Amino acid sequence: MTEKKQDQSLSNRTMGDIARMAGVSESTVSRALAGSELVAEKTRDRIQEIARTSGFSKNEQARNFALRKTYTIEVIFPIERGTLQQVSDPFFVDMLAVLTDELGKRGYDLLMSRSPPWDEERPGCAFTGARADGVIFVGQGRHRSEIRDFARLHKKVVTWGAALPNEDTCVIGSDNVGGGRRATEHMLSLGRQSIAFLGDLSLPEISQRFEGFKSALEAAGKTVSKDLVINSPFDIEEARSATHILADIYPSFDGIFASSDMIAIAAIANLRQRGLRVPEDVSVVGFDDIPSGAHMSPSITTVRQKIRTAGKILVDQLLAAIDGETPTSEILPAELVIRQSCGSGRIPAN
Amino acid sequence: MTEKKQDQSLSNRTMGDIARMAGVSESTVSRALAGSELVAEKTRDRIQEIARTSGFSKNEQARNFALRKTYTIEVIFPIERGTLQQVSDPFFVDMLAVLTDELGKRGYDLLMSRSPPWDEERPGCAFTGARADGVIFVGQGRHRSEIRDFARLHKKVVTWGAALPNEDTCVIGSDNVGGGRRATEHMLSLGRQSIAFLGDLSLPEISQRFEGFKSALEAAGKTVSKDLVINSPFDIEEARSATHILADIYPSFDGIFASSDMIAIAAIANLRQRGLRVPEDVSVVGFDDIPSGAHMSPSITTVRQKIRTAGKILVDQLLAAIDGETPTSEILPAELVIRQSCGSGRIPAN
DNA sequence: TGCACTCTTGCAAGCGCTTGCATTAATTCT
DNA sequence: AGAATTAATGCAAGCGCTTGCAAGAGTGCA
Repeated sequence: MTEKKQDQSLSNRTMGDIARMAGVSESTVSRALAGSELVAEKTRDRIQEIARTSGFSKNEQARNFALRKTYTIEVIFPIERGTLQQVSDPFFVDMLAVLTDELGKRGYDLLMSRSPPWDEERPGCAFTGARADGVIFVGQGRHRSEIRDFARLHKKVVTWGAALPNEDTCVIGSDNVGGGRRATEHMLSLGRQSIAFLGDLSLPEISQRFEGFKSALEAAGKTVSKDLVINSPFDIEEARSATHILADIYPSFDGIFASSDMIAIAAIANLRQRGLRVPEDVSVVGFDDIPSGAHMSPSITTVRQKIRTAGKILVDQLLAAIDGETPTSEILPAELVIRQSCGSGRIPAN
Repeated sequence: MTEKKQDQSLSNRTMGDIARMAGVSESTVSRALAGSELVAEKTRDRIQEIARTSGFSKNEQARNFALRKTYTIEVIFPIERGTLQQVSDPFFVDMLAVLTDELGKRGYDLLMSRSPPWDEERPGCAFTGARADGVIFVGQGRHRSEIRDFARLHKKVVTWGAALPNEDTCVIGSDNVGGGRRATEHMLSLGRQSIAFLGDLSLPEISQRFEGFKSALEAAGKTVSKDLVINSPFDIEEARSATHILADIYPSFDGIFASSDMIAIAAIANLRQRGLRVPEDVSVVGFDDIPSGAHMSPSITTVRQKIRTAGKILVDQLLAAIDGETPTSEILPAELVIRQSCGSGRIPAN
């Protein structure tokens, strides 16, 4: 009883069937359903009516195949091998949501694939397999060069991440350097003396934020202390243990620039656990502006990434590339959003 | 200069090309590349070698078309019309991530579409259009009956949500009733006298949680007070304004059962804003167990949904359905995770 | 009435791959 | 050595749709 059945029971009528019902040829049906002016209005209406009442739905797989299009875009999160679970950072999710919306508006679907094209162990990149018309990389991870090679080779690729000056490939990203600088400057302006940095410097976006961090310190006549640069992954659990060390070395610092809001949350949790107060004892500034950041206590001061704008641009540029144009990179402003975790306006006790 | 180019410049070789290079027929190439025993090992190796070195990649669109398969599953979040932004609740995201993983393991891709099949205004359900082999609904939203109709009609559909007794369609979900009951019982056991409920009762999952809430109260000889049942959407911003009313009526309650962690976060933010303490003045219990819940202050007591298990089962059942078997519904245990926001073990002051 | 048109419609090829069946080549058996 | 197998390959149809081109049917005009 376990043999596979081919019971595509219903509504797998083809255009041929409709043609037969309408007493016309298949091509006429095709044109009628496409609303072509070529077929007489009367016939067109009749055919459409028949199609509707008989519950016909066009086989888009076949259609797309004939047109050599797919109307789907592959979205890849170039995270490390393993589960996608790791991207549960709300930032990525929001980006995904925005992309789905923007692509949808333009008639495209979004295909999440599980592996980047250079992943040897797993088969099938939907894009090279012609199952997608283009690809969007969300973040560069540790694969900046692979992405660049891939993009150079295949065109029809845009990536969200850190744009470098001599980039010949389309990358859209926030002004990470500026954001990092402003975040740091803000804490300095509040009188914070020594500020720690939390983040994974092997990721280009993060290293840009560090860049800004560093330049702000230097502009203030300070230097970056090795001890205060802590490597921390995006994942909140791991971030929490990674930043554990921080609380140990208090009071060698009185401010933290966390390279993502999730990391900021982890850091705050850590400090709290050790009895330190945020922002009284330590200022914390995050990055991203995730939705819940405003509702925590303390609410998180952060650098906002204009993610909806970003999604729109990514999609626009990619579709332009698909149309044969050359997409252009862009850097989006990253604005400082001041809330409670930095202790704004309050002079720290010590 | 803006005419579209067809510059699929490279690597769009077809099997015919490879066949020519190898001096064999197209069918032999097809079989060789599929690793068929039908073709001599020697030829097979030679063909594979040629394919590899010439950078050939099989056109999966064509392949799938020929096979009448797509190896992609459509995932639909039946949220209200508008942007997908609304699903930025980490719970949905985590579900999405798990589904991507699980589908990936089994060789399927995940297609996010923006509109449910019954959305008139927007064309194209990938599934009915034969661009997907099956569909997973994540949550039922306000569309339980549409989903059921759709599933009955098309088979090859599974949904995450609230299973009702006489369900003839495959739905996998948490034990919402039990979870709601345990959450409430716990607060009662801590001595809380009057507990509010926050959530959108028009959603089946939530109404089940309310069911549990109610039964716990009744078992304790209490009744549900209308004033303490507040309608709140999932979105954190909206939830915050929706729950605003609560703080006003304190101290008519001393506990809150929030039907999702995001709502719990919003509620806590609200109470705090009015100078109320959690858990000292008010106990709060959430639902979902989102990753950041453990790292907030207070950390959130919640009902954990076994989302990874859920994803696995959803995929298993759907693929079974695709194989012609009959998928079976299942209810997953929902476990209470006690943290700080309920004030566990502490007797409330008043 | 006949010719040149314009409208509608149909024919058939083609998209790149898979696969049942026929064909040929190699092998084994009597 | 010839017949009967078996192994390796090729032929051609087909998946459901689109579309260039040809053909048929009206229409207007001389």
